[in-house]
Amino acid sequence: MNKSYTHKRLTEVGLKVTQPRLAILKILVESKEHPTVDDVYSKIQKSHPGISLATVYKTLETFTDTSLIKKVGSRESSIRYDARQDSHSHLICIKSNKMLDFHDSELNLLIEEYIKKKNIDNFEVQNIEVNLYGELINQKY
Amino acid sequence: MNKSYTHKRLTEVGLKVTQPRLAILKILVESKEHPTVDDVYSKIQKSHPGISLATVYKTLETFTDTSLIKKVGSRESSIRYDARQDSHSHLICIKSNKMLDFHDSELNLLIEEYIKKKNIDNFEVQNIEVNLYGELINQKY
DNA sequence: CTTGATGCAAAACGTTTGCAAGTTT
DNA sequence: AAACTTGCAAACGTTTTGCATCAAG
Repeated sequence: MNKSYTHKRLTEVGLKVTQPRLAILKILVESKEHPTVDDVYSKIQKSHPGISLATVYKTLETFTDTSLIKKVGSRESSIRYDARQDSHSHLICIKSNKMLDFHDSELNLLIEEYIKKKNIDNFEVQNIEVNLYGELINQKY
Repeated sequence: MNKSYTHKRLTEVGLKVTQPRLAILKILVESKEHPTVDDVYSKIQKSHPGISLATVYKTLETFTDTSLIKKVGSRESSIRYDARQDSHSHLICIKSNKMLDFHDSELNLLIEEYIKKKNIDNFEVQNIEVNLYGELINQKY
């Protein structure tokens, strides 16, 4: 039997495999931007019109609790999610509010090593997030 | 006449100097954490009970527009504000949700130079934000 | 006096919750 | 069959808005 990646991930973390969960996780895994709850809900409506907004909220919460996804920091009022497991930075366009991944292992290492060297008092760093705010050039909004 | 720092800052950016603005800006300038709207409102109530929540919202918006303060990225749903002008990082405690400044010019330089060297295509970096998520040690919650 | 800021209450928006019905294991 | 997930609608918390009143330049 041909199990999808999303199916595997759900069983791995001990969650029941349901249509809503498969669909929502698929969107997150495939997304290069960092969808808000509403982004996910809108996309879901096209392929799975039955799934409710409450389910999207609950599912994203469950996924975060089981570390399938992470919440990412944002200057807007709505939370954004990310299914990538490796640490990486973000390019955030202050004009369009788009948030793109910026994978650069050299930068990650640079910061990680620096932080390790510093050995900050009273704080145990678990996760580093670098956000580069600025403007996307040659974009149509 | 003895003009306060907050008074000066307001006139510098061309805003009328009012009691609510002076009080709100003072709180932001003196705060080491990164208050949410509600944090600011609660503090204001003690010294200036008349000021309304709507005024706090409007004032923080105005301050952001005039660059007196900045919004900072956060994984929670409420936005946080910061009056510091120099670039700096944040230590964010995932247990208590506290967000503390982490001033380290060496780290800022390190990242700034790296980014400059990289010359990212299609993106003009204006502002760098480093968030270190982890746990405050020896804290009572 | 003119312009802009404030307070109030209502509206809009985003998120959470309880529970009955439906699915997965 | 037991345990968990979903959808609905209501509740909740946060942010925005319009307008009449008030304060600053």
